[in-house]
Amino acid sequence: MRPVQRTSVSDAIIAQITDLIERNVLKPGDRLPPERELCKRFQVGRSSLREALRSLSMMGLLEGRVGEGTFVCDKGQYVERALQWGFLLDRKKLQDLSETRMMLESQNAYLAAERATPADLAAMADALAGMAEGLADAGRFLASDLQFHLLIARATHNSILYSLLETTRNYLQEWIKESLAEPSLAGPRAELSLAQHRQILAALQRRDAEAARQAMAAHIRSSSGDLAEKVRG
Amino acid sequence: MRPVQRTSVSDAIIAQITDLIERNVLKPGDRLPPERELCKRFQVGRSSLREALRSLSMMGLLEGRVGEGTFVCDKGQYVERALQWGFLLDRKKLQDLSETRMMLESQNAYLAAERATPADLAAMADALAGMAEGLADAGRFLASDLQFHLLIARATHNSILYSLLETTRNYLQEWIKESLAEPSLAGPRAELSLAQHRQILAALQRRDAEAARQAMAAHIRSSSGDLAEKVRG
DNA sequence: AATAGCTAATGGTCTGACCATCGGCAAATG
DNA sequence: CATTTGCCGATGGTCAGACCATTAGCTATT
Repeated sequence: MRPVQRTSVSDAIIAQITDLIERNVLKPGDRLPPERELCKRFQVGRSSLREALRSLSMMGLLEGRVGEGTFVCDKGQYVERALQWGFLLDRKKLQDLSETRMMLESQNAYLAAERATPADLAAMADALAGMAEGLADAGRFLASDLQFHLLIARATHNSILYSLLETTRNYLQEWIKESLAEPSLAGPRAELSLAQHRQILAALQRRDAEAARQAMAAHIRSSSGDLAEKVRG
Repeated sequence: MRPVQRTSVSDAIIAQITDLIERNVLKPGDRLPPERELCKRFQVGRSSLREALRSLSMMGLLEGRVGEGTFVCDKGQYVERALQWGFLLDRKKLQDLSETRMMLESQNAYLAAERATPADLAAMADALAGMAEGLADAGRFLASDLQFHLLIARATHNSILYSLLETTRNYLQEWIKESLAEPSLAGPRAELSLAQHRQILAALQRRDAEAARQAMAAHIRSSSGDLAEKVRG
C-alpha cells in the first residue's frame, strides 16, 4: 500500500493549460475560450477554473482583460512578476544566486568564444560603445552593461542558458544597481569595468574561449565584490 | 490626465497578506484564520479571497490543508519555482538542455570538491554501493545513479544550483531512461558508468576540484553520447 | 486504558446571480 | 459620406449560498 495522491481540480487545469502552452498549441497572444465555455469543456465549476486562471496569471502565463477575454502572454513577463517577490531573497539565497550567475556568465563567455557570429560580435561592440558614451550617465552605462552580458549569452545560441542568465540577472539587478550607485566610486569603477569588458570582447574576437572565461570571471569577481560584502552585511 | 489604475480585489488581498509575511507578522508555520473569517475581515466574497489564497499557494507562500486550515510555508523555494517556470516555455531544445546539464554537473562537481562534508561524501559512497548492487537491476541502478548526481549538487550547498540541476534532470530523465534501456549495451555501459562514478568520487575525496570537473565532464560526454544522437535525430 | 464512533470545523467545489467594462454595430448628426 | 453617439451582447470580476470530503478532537463504549 502507498498513500493515494489527492488531486486538486485547479491543479489539474493548471497542468493542462501549462502543457498546452508548452507544446505551443496555445501561442503567445492567443485568446482562450470564455470562462463559461472552458467550464463546460473541463467539466468543472467556474470557481475552480478561475482559481486556475488566476494562478496562471500570477505566474505571468496568462492575462485577463475585462470584456475582451483571457490571453496567453508572450514569455518574459513572468520575470517581472517574479521580481515582485524579490524581497523574499535572504542573504544565503543572494549569495547562491550570485555564485550561479558567476558560473553562468563565465561558461557563457567560453561558449560564446566558440560560437559567436560576426553579427554577435558587432552587437557587442555597439554595446561597448554605448558604455563608453555613458560614462557620465549611470543609467545608460548600466543599460549597455546589461545588454553586453545578455548579448554574450545570446551568442551561445543556447536558449536555456540565455534564459537562465536573463532570470538571474533580473533577480540581481536591483542589488547590482544599488552597489553601483555609490557616487564616490562611480567614476573609477566604471572605467575599470569598461576596460574589463574590452578584454572580454577581445578574447571573444580571438576565439580564445579559455581567456574569455577567465576575463569574465575576473570581471564579475571585481565588479560584484562589494555586492558580496553587502550581502554578508 | 493619466490612466487611472484599476485595482483588483484579489490583488489587494495578495498585497496585504504578502506584506504581513514580509513584515513577519505572519511567521512560517503560522495558521491563518479560516476562509470564512477572512472574508468578513477583508469584506470580500469567498471567491476573490480564495483566488488570492490560491495564487499565494502557487507562489509557495501558503499551503492549504483540508480540515486543518491554511498555513504560512517555510520560506524557501520561491526562486527555484520561478526559475522552473522560466524554461517551461521553450524546452523543446533538448540539446540546449543537455548542454546546460553538462555545464551544471561539471561545475557542481568542481564546487562539491571544495565544499563536500564528510557526511556528503559518505552519502555518495552509499549511492555508489547501490549502483554496484543494482548492476543487474536497471531500475535500481538508474535510481542510485540519479541520487549520486543529486548528492553532488547538494554538496555544493547552493540551493539554486541544486534546484537547477534537479529541474534539468527531471526534464531529461525520460530520454536518459530510454537511452539506457538498450539491452545490448546495458551490461558494459553500466560497468563503465560505475567506474566513472568511482573516479568522480575519488576526485571529490581528494578535494581535487579540477579533476572532479573533468571526470564528470568525461562521464556525461560518454554516457549521453547517443542521447545527443537521438536528440538530433 | 484503548478503541470506535460522532460532531464540528475547514478547505475544496459547484451553482447562479449581478456588476463593470469592452468591442462592435446601428442610428443620429454634421 | 464621414463622424459621432448611443445601445447591446459578450466577457472577466465579484459575490452569496450551498454541499462535499477530510481532519481534529471529543465522547462513549468496550
